[in-house]
Amino acid sequence: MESAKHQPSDTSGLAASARQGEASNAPAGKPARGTQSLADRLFLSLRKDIVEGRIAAGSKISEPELARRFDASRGSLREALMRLESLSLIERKVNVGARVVELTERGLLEIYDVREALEGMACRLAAENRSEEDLVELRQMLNRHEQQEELKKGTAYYQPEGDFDFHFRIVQASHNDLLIDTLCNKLYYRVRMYRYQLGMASPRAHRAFREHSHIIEAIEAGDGELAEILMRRHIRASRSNIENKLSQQN
Amino acid sequence: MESAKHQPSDTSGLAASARQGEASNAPAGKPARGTQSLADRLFLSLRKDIVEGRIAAGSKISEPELARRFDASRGSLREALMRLESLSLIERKVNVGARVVELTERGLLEIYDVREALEGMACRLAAENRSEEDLVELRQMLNRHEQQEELKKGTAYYQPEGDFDFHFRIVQASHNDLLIDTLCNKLYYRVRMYRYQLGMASPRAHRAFREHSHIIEAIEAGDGELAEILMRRHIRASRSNIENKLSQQN
DNA sequence: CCGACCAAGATTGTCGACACTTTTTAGTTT
DNA sequence: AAACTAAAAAGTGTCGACAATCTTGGTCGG
Repeated sequence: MESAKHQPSDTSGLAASARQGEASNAPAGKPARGTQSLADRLFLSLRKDIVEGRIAAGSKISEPELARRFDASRGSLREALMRLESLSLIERKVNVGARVVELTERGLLEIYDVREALEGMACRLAAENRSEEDLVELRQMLNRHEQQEELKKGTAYYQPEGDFDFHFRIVQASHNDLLIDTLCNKLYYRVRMYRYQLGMASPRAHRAFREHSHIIEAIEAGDGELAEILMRRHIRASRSNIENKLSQQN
Repeated sequence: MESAKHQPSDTSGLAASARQGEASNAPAGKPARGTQSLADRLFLSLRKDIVEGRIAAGSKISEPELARRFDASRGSLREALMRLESLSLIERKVNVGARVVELTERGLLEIYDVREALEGMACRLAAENRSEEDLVELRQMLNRHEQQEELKKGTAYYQPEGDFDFHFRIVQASHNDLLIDTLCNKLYYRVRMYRYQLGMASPRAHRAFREHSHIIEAIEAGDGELAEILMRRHIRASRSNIENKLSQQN
């Protein structure tokens, strides 16, 4: 609930290796550096690896192995694993161990239903509570996306990241910290995991852009009811799109 | 996401003390008993203490002290604390420590908005996906509550627990595991904390009961749209009620 | 008298070691 | 050869100790 302000594409200032700076030879006890614990860095690094598929979905996680790999103690690693569990990125069983979650069609569709509910509400609240600054940022973002669309007309369009920006900003504008935390700090990591690994570059190109545009207009007009309806429809359309795609594959 | 079936009033089979069975003298290493780790039991016990106010909201939590009190190592206690953090029942800062969250008016109202969104969706899904068993259980519950209402006519009615039953069952009937987990295993503990400590015995007596009744009828009829609307209205009414009550106090 | 600096105490983060469980492997029996 | 049993290997849960950090109370200077 704390980090309400938070940029879309990974605030964390850590790159590949979790152990920032000089990597090795830690005699024993060399804790927190820069107001960030070792467990924090392990968590961020592992989260990235899981979301982007470098640690395969469904694979087992060995504590001793990972601890060696990161040159950390099992204790710190364990703390990171527990945080991953609270994001539902891994599952742990007592005395058995941890596994990365599986990606299932059902799981994906369930996420869409939850997003429809929460982001619909976020959109309504954004229309009611948005600050002047929110309005400026939303409009700027839309212009930026429009330019990108002009440029890459016909191609994959709008990287998934563009879509992420959009949803992220609107949720921020709701000014409901619980909602922001639930979506941006919890659910979206799983959403990204599905996007990365099932590689869903939405072919809904400028249709999605037009929908985004209308939603922001409703927010600007302060029409919460309309904003919610449009957002829910937008997400449901995306869900239908995926649903068709999946049923074709099988 | 696992324990989808789960009874309202605390499934956990542990009573006051976290250390079940013989309490003391653990030489070193006497782990898991009954497929439940020590950290698990500490977590459940502390969660209860926080929700019911035996550990005051806003108070600081000392790891060494609690560890002594429960006769456990700091490591196991730490694991329990991290789980509490993921429920947003405590907040931790690096190198500073943990505090029980504060109960604020704003926080309570934020929860209502999220519940309106999620439970509205749960209700819609329940109407669409409910099994025969769900229908039987929902109807039985309603009858049980009606009897209780007849009995205690005029008094506080319907303990908050009755209301909890209701919302719990409907969420279960949605058959969306993510939704069930988010509400029943995460959000509801904070809701209970507010109820216990701000002592909100809803004076909305049989009005609430009638609303519950209509919602279940919509679910029985398979009318998802109506079910969602009624649930959202029900929660919003409850929110308004609290809002008035709070503004009167100040 | 108030604010800044400093030292002692308490608290948190991290680590390595040990106990108990689960899984794997080797051996024996039917 | 397949299946059951038993031992060993690997893995997880728990603990106590140590190092770094934060907090508290006191002291000094303005």
